[in-house]
Amino acid sequence: MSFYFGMCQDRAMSILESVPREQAVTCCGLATSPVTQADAVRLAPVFKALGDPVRLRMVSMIAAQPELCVCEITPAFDLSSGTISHHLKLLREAGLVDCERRGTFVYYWVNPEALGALSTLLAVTEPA
Amino acid sequence: MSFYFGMCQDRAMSILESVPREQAVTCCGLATSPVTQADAVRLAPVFKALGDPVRLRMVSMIAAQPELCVCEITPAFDLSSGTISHHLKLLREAGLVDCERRGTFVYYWVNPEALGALSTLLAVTEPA
DNA sequence: CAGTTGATTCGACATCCATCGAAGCAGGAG
DNA sequence: CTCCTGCTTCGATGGATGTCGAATCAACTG
Repeated sequence: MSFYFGMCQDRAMSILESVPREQAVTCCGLATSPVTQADAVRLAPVFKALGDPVRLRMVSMIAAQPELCVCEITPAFDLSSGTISHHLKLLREAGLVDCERRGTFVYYWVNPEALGALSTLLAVTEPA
Repeated sequence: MSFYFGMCQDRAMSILESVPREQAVTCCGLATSPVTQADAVRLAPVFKALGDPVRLRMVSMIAAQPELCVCEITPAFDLSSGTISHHLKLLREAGLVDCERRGTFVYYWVNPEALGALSTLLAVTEPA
């Protein structure tokens, strides 16, 4: 049995994309529509994915380019390639990035909708 | 020796506030100005603070009100008061909320600048 | 003063997480 | 086919994290 098939296929119903729009969580800001228990459970892992210095830089690097090869990401960090892969996987599972293999190389790009949704969520419109 | 003095006093040079503006990290978006190693180390803990369902809901609850007493936050969660305090402390240390004791009660409110900075950081303007 | 209530801190514990090194897979090149 | 390289996955490990319950502190009340 292959353990290898799930790589770029797990676009993983991107936690964010799976949030029903009528819940307003992704379109109205933290303060105006309080995050429910269920939404918090969906959204927290996305923030957690950004909650590591390595992954935050990765997202930033990838976001600055239309797409970026793993072979260009790896040398920017003093980490083993296994660890790099691990972080990229977490970012994928969070729905923040997506990837595609082309020949020997694997290219990553950001999911703008995911970042945008978080941005909107945090854009507080002060109450009272 | 008192271990108790640092409660609301550690407004903690709010990681975000300590980011020099000329670095442009907090005002121009992830993609347009890649996050440096140092910035990532400062910013990641803030995202990490939001990376827990309990804390995410807490921030949301607090953000929805001008201010909120701990005694109103606690019953919303099925957690001991010690755990509630722990989470609130992390949010304080991340610079996301601030608090003040008034008599017996302690009131929390969000730091809009911190949330706004994160929001701006994630507001991607697509490259290329 | 002693007693009560709200909130934080401490100590302990189970779980999770970042990391490495090694092993395995995918796709070319010879 | 056999190598070789890029990337991922696995297994193990030290350190961080969420949780509770108990102890402590702060402030008010009687």
